[in-house]
Amino acid sequence: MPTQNIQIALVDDHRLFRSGLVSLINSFSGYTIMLEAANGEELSRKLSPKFKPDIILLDLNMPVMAGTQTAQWLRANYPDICIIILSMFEDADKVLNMVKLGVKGYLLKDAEPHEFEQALKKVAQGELYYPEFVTRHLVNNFNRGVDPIKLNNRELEFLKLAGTELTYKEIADQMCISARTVDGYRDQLFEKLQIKSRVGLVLYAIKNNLVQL
Amino acid sequence: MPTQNIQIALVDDHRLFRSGLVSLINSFSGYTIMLEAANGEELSRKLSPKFKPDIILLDLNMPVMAGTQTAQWLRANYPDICIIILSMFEDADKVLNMVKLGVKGYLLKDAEPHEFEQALKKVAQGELYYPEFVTRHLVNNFNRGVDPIKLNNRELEFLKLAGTELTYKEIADQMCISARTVDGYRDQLFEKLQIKSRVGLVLYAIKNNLVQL
DNA sequence: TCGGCAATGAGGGAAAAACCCGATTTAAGC
DNA sequence: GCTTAAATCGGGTTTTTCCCTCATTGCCGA
Repeated sequence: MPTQNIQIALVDDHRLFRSGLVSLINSFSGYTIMLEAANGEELSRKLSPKFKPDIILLDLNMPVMAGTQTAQWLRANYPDICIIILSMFEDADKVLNMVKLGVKGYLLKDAEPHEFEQALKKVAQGELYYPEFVTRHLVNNFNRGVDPIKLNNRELEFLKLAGTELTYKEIADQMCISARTVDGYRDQLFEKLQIKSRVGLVLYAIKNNLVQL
Repeated sequence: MPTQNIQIALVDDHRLFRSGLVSLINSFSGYTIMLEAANGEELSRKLSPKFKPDIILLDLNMPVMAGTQTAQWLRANYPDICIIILSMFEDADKVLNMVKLGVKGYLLKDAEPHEFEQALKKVAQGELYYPEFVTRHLVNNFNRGVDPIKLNNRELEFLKLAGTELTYKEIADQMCISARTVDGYRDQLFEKLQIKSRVGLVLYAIKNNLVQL
């Protein structure tokens, strides 16, 4: 990683937010925005081994190819790029999963610009930037082995439909399976996600951008 | 409204987004950011007849005092301030309500910076800036009298709780009323909001920032 | 080949949600 | 005083959701 003229890529689905951040970063010195993308899919198309940034600023809450998925893809394909997460919420699961994945920084979208600059600087120097809430979640979960929640395609498909006003019967028809099987998926997710009602499914689906508001 | 050095206030709950937008606006010429606020409540505290901007950029999706409410308050107390809405989604109801309220512009957060600059310019010149989707919603609803959905405090209180995993019985206890009354609120909202299930309530509550994800 | 595991499906029953029928009280407006 | 509207509460019914136990199929790896 060079010590000046750090190359940065910006991945967020809101153009206005991206433009604002570009302006903000340009007001700092030593950084160049080399690439913008609205989602992970677009990012993956634009990246190549010969054209890649030092740091990627990655939004977690995106529709098409979500941030978590994008981060995993990046670790697998471009392990030398430093990732800084920009997220709306401090979701414990997401924080822990991203830290485990090796992201270098984690910022909330209501961070102060100075904190943002600090994060860029630290990460550019090869250090980590974890705010208080990240270390707090790390401490809280130090003992209990937190295995990341993995959902298969069928469960995701069900979850998307559970985030609508369809009844389980209607969901079953939609998925071309029996209502009993749908019951099974539901109970399975109740267990996995530690929730106990349809509302919990809806909230989870929304938090993970499985339903478009 | 002066033709140069337009005074702008920025209301959005994400500091990083605000900072970015400040940088972006500073890169234009003729504008000054005189005030930032994280929500309508903070804005109302900071404004005074002697200290008020020409234009307010207002986010609709805020926790504390939501954008719609803030916009109404502004029309009532500072009718001469021009409002430009910055929203995540093109929700037909919100668009129509805001237009009816007399906002001067309506932008999505994935607008291009050039579009954003155009909007500022037009509104500063005393004109309107309505993108295509706004006029489309206007046309679509030209005939049918769209009366804005008004919810009272009790309904809002109920709606917040309906956005959690509580059962209606538990919501009743929380609100210190009988389960029947809660049934009544529910059915009333089903009618008002044109939905037919608990899931619909949850989705509506989230869209209107009544529940914190 | 066998055992396990994932995806699928079934029966029955208790709880919650959704949909009817209503009612009383209270406060505001004319 | 009368009307209206809003907030509150009640009984009963049907549908949906939730919680058990269990069976079948097929595939994959030891």
